[in-house]
Amino acid sequence: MESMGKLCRTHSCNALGLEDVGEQVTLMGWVLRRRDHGGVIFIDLRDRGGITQVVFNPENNPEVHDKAHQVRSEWVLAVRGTVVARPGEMANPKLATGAIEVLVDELRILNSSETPPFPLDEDTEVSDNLRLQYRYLDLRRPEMAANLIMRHKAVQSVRNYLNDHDFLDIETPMLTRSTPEGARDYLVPSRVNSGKFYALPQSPQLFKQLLMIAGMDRYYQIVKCFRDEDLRADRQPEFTQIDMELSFVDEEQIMAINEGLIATLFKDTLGLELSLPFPRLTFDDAMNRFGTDRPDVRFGMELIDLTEIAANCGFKVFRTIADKGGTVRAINAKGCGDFTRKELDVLTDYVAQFGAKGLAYVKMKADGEWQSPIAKFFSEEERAAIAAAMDAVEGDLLFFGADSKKVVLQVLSELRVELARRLDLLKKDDFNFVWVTDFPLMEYDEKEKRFQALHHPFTAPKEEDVEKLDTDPAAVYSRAYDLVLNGTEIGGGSIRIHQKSMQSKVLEVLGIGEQEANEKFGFLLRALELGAPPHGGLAFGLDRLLMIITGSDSIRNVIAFPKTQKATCPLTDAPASVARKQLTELHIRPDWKEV
RNA sequence: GGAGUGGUAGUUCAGCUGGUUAGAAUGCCGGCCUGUCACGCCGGAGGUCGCGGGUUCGAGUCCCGUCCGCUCCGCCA
Repeated sequence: MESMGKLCRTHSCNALGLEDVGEQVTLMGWVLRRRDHGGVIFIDLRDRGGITQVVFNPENNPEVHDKAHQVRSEWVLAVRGTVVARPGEMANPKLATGAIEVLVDELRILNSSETPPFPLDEDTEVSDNLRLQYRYLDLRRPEMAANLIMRHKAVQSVRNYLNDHDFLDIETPMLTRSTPEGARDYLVPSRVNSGKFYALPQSPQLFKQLLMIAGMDRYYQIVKCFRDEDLRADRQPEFTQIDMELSFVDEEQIMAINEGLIATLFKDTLGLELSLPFPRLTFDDAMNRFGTDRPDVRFGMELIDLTEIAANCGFKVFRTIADKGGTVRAINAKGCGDFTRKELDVLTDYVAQFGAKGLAYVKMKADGEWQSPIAKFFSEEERAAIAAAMDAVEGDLLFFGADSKKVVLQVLSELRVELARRLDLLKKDDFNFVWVTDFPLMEYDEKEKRFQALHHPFTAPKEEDVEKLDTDPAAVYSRAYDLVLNGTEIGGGSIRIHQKSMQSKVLEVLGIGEQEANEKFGFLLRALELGAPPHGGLAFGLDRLLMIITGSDSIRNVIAFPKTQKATCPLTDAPASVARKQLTELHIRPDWKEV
C-alpha cells in the first residue's frame, strides 16, 4: 500500500477525450476490470463519473507493468500518465472516454480490496439483502451512482428555482408532537420529561402554516418525513419531501409556480421541455373515467358506466347489483380479442386481490356476435346497446366490473393499468402530468362511523360549499389539488383554512371535539386568532419523482441507504436492542426480553 | 393482520414423479498470452441445499413450523 505521494488528481474518469491527447494526467479510482494479456495490461479505472481505460505496456515501463500485474478488482489506484488516442480501430464507442486511453508512467496502489461479495458490473441482478448489506459497494455501481447524481441535480434545480422565486429555506423541528390524524408516528421517548414522547414529523404541515402566520410569506424545505406504516416498492418509512407554503395566493398561483418548478426540474435533470400548463381533471371526473384519483393518462381505455343498461338487462347478476345501488362498468381492451383462456384466468386472479369476485369478459366477434360465458344472458338489443356504449368492434375484448362502486372502480382501474402494462403502453420516457382538483373535503368512514379528512383537517372547503358543512358534509368540496405523473401521485397540497371559526367548524364536523382540538393543536387555533394570512402550499415526494425520472422500479434505488420491506437496515442492523440502562433513563420498563 | 413468490458454490441460477459422487455460467486461485474492452486458452479450488422438526430404507426434492428477501392487499397521500 502506498500514499498518494505528490500525485494530485487532475481529471475524473469520465473527463478525457480526443482533445486531451498528449496531456499528462493523474486519475484516481477503483479497478472495475483488469485484462492481462501477459504483455500489455488494460485496466478499466472507475470513479463516480465514469470509466477510463488505462494501459500498462512492458516496453514503456517494465516496473510499472510488473506492479499492475498484481492489481485486482476494486483495488484503489492512482495513475499518472499520458493521454493517447487509441490506435487504429481500437476506439470503444460504448465508453464516453472510448476514443482515448491513458498510457501509465506511474502507478500507486492506494489500497487493496478483498474480492467483492458480488460483481459490480451492471449485468448481474444481485439480491436486495446483499446489496443493502454492502450498500457502499452497491453505490459504486455506475447505475446507482448515476441515480444519486440525478438526485443531487434535482435538488439543486428545485433550490435554485425556489430561491429565484423569493422562497426562504427554513428548517422545522424533527422532534415534535404526535398528531392524531393520518399515519402512525415514530415516537421518541423524552428522558427529561418522564413518560412523555416526541414524534418524528409525518410532514412539517403545522410548522409551515405557522411560518406563514409569522409573515415569512414564502417557505420551502427539502425535508425528511417519517411514517411508521408498512413499506411498498414506492414507500419508505423515512422519505423526503419538497415542502412549500405561500401566503396571499390562491390555487391558480400555487399551481402555476409549481408547473414552473416541475418544468425547470425536468429541463435540468433530463433536458426535457414540458408543455405547460398541465391538463386538469376534477376528482369526480378522474374517478368516473379512470376509477382512481391518480389516473395514468399515458393511454386511454377509460371506464364506461353501464349501470343503466344493466338495470334493465336479462343478466340477473348485473340487474341485482344495479338495483341494490351498486354499479356496473366496463373497459374496452381494443384489439385484445385474441387473449387466451389462460391469459384471462391470470387477469381474473390479478383482480381478485382488489376484491373482484370474478371478471366477466366478452370477445367481440363479427356482426356484433359475443364470445363470452355471459353472452346467453343478453338479448341482441342489449348486446348492441353495450357495444355502442363501449365503441366495441370486432376483435375487441370487453371486461365488466359489477359490485359496489368502490370495488368496481378499484378493480377496473387496476385492470386498466395491468392491461396497459401487458400491451406495453407504459413508456418510461413518456411523461404525462395531470392536476387532479376539486377533491371532496371529507369522506365517511364506515368502520369508525365518522367523517375523515381526505387530505388533512387544515384544508379549506370551497367557499360555495361552506353552508353544506352542517347539512351534508360529504358534498363539500375542498380547495385541494394533487399533481399526478404517469399514475403516481407526486405531489399534493391545498389552500388552508386561515380563520379560527372555520377551522373549529371543520374539526367539529370531523368529530374532533373542542377539548381534543385544543389539546392537540390548540397552538394552531390560537395562531389563527392572531392575524393569519390566507395561505396554501404543496409538497412533492422527492423520492417518487426521482423514481420516475430515473426509471427505477423501486424507491430504494434512489435513496442512498434505504430500509428493507421490514424496515430494517442490513448494513447497520438497525433497529437494534439497547442497553437496559438506556431504557431506564428513558423511563421505559424493560421488556420481557433481556438485553 | 393477510396473500403470493423466492432462499442450492463468492455471485446468478439449473436440479424431473424422492435414489447412489448436487451441476452450469461467472467470479476466485495458478499457468500461458502485447491491443483487449464481459479479452482468450489450459488447469484447480470452492457446498451446513436458510434454520428446526417430521415422513421414508433413502429428502435439495414430500409434510409441518420458523427466519429472511421481494411483490401485493389491508394500512399509508
